Amino acid sequence: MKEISVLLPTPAYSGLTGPLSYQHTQDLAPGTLVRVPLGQRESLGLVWHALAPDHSDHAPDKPRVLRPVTEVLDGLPPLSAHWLQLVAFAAHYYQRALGEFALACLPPQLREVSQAQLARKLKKRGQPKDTPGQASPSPPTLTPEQAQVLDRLDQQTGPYVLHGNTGSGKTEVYLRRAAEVLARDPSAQVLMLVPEINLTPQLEERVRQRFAALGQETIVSMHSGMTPAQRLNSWLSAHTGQARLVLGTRMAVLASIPHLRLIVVDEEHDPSYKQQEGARYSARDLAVYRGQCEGAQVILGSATPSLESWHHSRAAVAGEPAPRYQRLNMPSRVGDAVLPKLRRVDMNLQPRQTLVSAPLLAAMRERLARQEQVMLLLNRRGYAPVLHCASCGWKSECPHCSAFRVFHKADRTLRCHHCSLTQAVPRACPGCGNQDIGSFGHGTERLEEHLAELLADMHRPDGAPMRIARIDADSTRLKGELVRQLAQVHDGDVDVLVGTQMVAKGHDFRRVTLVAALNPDGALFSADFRAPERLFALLMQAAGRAGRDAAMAREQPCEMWVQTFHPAHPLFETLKQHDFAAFAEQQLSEREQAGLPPFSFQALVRAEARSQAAAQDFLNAARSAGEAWLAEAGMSVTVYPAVPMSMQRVANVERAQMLIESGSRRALQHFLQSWQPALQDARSHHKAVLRWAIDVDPLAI
DNA sequence: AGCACGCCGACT
DNA sequence: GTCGGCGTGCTC
Repeated sequence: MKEISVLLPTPAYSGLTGPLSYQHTQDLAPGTLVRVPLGQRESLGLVWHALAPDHSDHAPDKPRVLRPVTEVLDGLPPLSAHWLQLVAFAAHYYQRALGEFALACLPPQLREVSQAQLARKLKKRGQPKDTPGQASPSPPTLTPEQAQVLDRLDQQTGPYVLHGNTGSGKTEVYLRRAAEVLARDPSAQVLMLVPEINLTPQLEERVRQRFAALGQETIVSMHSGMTPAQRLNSWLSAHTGQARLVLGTRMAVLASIPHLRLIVVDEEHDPSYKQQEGARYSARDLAVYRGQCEGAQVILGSATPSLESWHHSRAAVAGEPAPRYQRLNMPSRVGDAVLPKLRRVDMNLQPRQTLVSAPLLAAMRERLARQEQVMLLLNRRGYAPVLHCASCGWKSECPHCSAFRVFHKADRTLRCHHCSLTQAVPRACPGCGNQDIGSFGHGTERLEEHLAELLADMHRPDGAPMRIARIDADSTRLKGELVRQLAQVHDGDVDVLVGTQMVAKGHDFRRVTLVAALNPDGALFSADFRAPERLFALLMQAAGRAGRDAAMAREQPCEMWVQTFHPAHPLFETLKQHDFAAFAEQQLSEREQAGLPPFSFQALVRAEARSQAAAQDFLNAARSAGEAWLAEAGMSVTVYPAVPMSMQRVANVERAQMLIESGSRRALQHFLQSWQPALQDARSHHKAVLRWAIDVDPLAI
């Protein structure tokens, strides 16, 4: 009988942190999937070591009786050593129990499927059914920039930051590089990540076209929108090596891809790469780690790279270590397309409460008269963000959250965007009975309505009124709606597109020649130090939506409009020059002076409780324990006092958080690791706390 | 987490 | 007299 140590989905607070020991008739290779008894139930497990190390907490004089492994899923090749290393690193870095994290990376259906079912599934896929298909269409001619970049990619593994403006042909570079990697090694696999589930279909379409010759089963997608069965199938294809191209959202970075040779992270700056629940990992950062340990090339592509990536790819300075990433630039747009010109409207000179300023409206009408499309961005859903009674001062506060409920005119409801509480709009003020309740501010619904009035006198060539479409989380709630609405825009059935930031991401609108951000000022002076970075990326990306049609752009230069009370703000100055580098340098120097990331490293502990005091007490107790440990260890890590979160109350739960900061990533990691028991302990003494979680490298504070 | 055991209210 | 509420405790 051999002793086998097995990882199981046991969370940290269960007290079972490490792997558990079982016995089996023979050694099992690490990475083998097994089914083992755990208390009264049975669970899927993953063999960690063939020989478990001694458990020092158990006295050697009374030998423990190990329970036997129930079943070995030996139809499946074991997970590779590289994959185990990736998972171990991620669990450690993001402060999660190893077993919990590892098992969460496997497709959920694998837990239910029996050995026999699995064997059948694997046998079926052993024989590919369709003949390797049609010849792939010949790819477009490369621009000199693309050719040069591909040349560089061929010389070293990277990791690379590919800084390419929207329209510069980054995707073509990804496809070419993938083709080269796949051609060179008949078993090689490629992983391509996109930030959002909505972007996977268009990527998949493009990849399927280009790699048609490889056959249908060699391309798989992985994202949370797939059915459990589809997910299992994709995962098995990747794991067995049948899939040569794996496309997906952040979860795909943790898939088993044994012959991984290239990882592309498209729009690498996008915050969606950071998981916000459970294990809060950054798929971009894990991609870099994974590439390094598996010898796969990593390409981080963006028109507006994250300041972390940009910083790590700064040109080497004498006396400093070489940059961690290599930077590649593709400044020009493909064809003759030029970047849109930035126009600012000084809202100080406009009447108060103006939503669409006169100069912007005039420019829009001019475009529309030429049958061009216009896109307006307003980052607020609904009709008006708050209702208000002028006589008693009542406001539409949410009874369960520290937020106002938003007025949705379409269904005459007041909706809380945080807890989803939805109620009919009151006929009279709930405070004083006044019949006349007013609304404050503007949302996309109201903008849509307002535009219909502003453009009432204009007509399409066929005499019909101008068509205004709104795309936001409300209008696309139903499955397939987003695709349908985007198609309408593409087909020219829409003249003005109104939307939240979701329309700015990745979708090509070839006939859009004017894009406007109506009210972006909020991010200029935000408490969140990353707000300007996000705004710049959003505006740059939005501008990139315009003028993708080169012929059209030649005739009529495209424009990006910004309505602002701060037209001279440096952010807009650099945006006007399309000078991301200048913006990044300015932001980085501010961050360096303030000691903010990427010049320091942060983690956040968040707690939820019925009362704010309970949440803070727990955090502050953990803080005292942490500071005592730090004083002893002589380590320079700062633990700030607990504070309420900016959204202090959601669904009647009070939320507080505590920031941990250090100039050294190592020190921060070491501290968090050592602090875990104290946190568990503090939790057991503060029973009022509902939940707590650590977020390493948080994106929003 | 699951799933047990273990003691107190409204039902056939 | 039972069914069932979820409070503590354990799982190699």
